[in-house]
Amino acid sequence: MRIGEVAAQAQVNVQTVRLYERLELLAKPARRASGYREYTDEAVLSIRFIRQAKNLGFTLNEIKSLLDMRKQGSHSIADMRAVATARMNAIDEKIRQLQKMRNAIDKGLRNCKCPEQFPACVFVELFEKFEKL
Amino acid sequence: MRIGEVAAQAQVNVQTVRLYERLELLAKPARRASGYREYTDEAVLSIRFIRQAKNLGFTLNEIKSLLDMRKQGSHSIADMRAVATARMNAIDEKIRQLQKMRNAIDKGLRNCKCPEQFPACVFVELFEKFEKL
DNA sequence: CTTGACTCTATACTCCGGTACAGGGTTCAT
DNA sequence: ATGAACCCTGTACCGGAGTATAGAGTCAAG
Repeated sequence: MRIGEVAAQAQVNVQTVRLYERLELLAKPARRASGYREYTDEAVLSIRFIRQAKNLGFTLNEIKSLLDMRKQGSHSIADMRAVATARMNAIDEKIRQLQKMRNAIDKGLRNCKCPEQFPACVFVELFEKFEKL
Repeated sequence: MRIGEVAAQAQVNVQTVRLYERLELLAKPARRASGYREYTDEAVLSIRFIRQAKNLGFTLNEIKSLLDMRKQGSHSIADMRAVATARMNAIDEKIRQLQKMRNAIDKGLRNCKCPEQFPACVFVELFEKFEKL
């Protein structure tokens, strides 16, 4: 299979496939005499793996770690769980932070009495009263 | 006040002050004969405004919009509320998305039976079963 | 009057994850 | 054997929000 076919099956851009190869997320494929990359079906699975991990919020670096661990064999399963747990905790932290933000904006909007001075409106309340979330 | 003093008082980098000026978030200050920027206290307040809006999740572009609206006068208060509301909704959406991610990872970790095949461990479950969050 | 801290502009670089282009070579069906 | 569609490498660019560096000029204290 050539790169265009792989990209189509995995639903990504051709450049993205080459990027993942360069970042060592994707094994270097065989090459034809012409220099063309020649892939097997496994490449499509690998790319889907990467995309799905991305959808779960893993960064490409984390995904590389996971793939490297997998190469090490089954004894690194605990390490992989650790990466997943760390990512989950980071997501939780991000959620907490965003909830603080949304609540501060919400409160500012509801309490606004729009005094006509700098900075103005919602933002006087918001930025003076809730300076430290 | 020179730029270093302003930056120190607002707790940002000197470069950041110049960046904000270039992005038109911050009014161009007076200049000495030497070319040095000469600021008043208001600049410190402006920068704090920007930082606090940033802490609430506004992008610099949104902040620029807010500042521009403020220059228009009080009739644009409704517009400012609209920007704040839009930002709040975007934050809510982001929170929902992150909650899906964290739940999928959590489920994967808890259900994991670690079959020794590609991709491995948590991720077999995770990426095959929860392909579409 | 010199020295060290500060400032000026312009440019480049960082991270993150791609995406686009230029200027070539290849494949394949007609 | 020719033209469209594909592929190659290398490089540059996007957005977002800065940070760093180079090379020059300025300010103020000793």
